[in-house]
Amino acid sequence: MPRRADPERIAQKREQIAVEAGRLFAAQGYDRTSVAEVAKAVGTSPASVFYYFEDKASLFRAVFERDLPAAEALIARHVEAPDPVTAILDVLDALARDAADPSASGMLIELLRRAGDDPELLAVVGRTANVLREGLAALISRGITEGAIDPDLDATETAAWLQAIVDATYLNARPGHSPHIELHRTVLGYLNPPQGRQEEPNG
Amino acid sequence: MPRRADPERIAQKREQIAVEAGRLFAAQGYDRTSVAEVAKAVGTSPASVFYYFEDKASLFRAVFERDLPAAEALIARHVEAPDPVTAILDVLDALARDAADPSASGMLIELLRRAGDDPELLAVVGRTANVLREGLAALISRGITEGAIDPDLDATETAAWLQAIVDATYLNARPGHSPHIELHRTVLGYLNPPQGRQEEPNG
DNA sequence: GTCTATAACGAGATAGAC
DNA sequence: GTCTATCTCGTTATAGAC
Repeated sequence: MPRRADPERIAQKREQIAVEAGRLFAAQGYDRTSVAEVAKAVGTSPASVFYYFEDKASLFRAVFERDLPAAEALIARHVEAPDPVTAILDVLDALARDAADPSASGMLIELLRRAGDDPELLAVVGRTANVLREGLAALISRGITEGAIDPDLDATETAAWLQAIVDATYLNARPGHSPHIELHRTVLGYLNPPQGRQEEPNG
Repeated sequence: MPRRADPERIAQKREQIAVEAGRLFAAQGYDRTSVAEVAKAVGTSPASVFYYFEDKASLFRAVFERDLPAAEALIARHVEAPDPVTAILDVLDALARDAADPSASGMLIELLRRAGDDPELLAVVGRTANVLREGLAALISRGITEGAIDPDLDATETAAWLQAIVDATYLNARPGHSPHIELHRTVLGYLNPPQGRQEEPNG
């Protein structure tokens, strides 16, 4: 016996549809997943899905709206850490954690693809990306101050580049292969002050 | 006055259609680009396009079939270079050259997306990627032998990772931003023997 | 070899009963 | 709130004239 207009129940159903849609979008892609399939997976009709979501695009966006609080929590957990370089590695590890999962890889690809067509989606993921970039940039700045990171690096540019490298680990995902070792070596090699890589500036 | 059954003319027309299709696929994506649009762009009819290509998927593949000879030539140009590390950087620079072009970035995404659905496409790009990976691995091996690259690295794994880094430059593409500086610093920091990054193995 | 015309199909979205 | 039924549109691909 469904209570009438129960807002909690509505939110629950929305969530359920979004989760099921996310699964299908990741596995098959956006265009190749019909709203009818999503409805079937959740045990309802297409019309019902359109009751909870304005259109198919907003259904896709819902999957990524869940990422923002997670990103904020991740940064909050590490921004005050004693060693900034270790904190950067921990954040990147967390971001790359799902890289081995092929469906996560598929979802990133769909995201990159749809972001060009849907400005609202771009705004949603842009907010999440900004939180991560600013958090990483703060850690990088602190690492520079403490002498652990090359002062010639621009904190924000470097943060963006590290994010791109994490994304690349998703695109290069192979089952049973964890990107952590390569990721750590890459990041440390990039951030380190240029000892050994170049000669002393003024002999 | 079209000559009848002129094979050169056929190849030319195929090429023309493939080029126009590549432009549209990169800008709009595979699913959102209809064969009718491609036909219009090339000044002909959908039926004519289907005369030159078996189906839409083979039209997409044609765009990437052109990459294999280019990859082979690129590797051949650098595999005998005197300094392997410089040669690696030159190859990666060439691969990242198009990263600033946003349509090239879009095409990479469409490729990743379609490769999961089209085994023949996967084979086509797999051949190109293998040529590049093996060429890079050969240069890495030589760099290890000559002491310029950390001997703890596996040549083939490292080559694959460098390819992923190149992909990252595409993901980080912004107008007016050249990826070369980040790319060089990343690659050199990764390949270098571990001087300065870690302590002596046995004090 | 290239066209016009259209077949065959499935998509997103809506109407209106209940 | 959720359903059945359907509308409308665009897609790939083909048939057949020329």
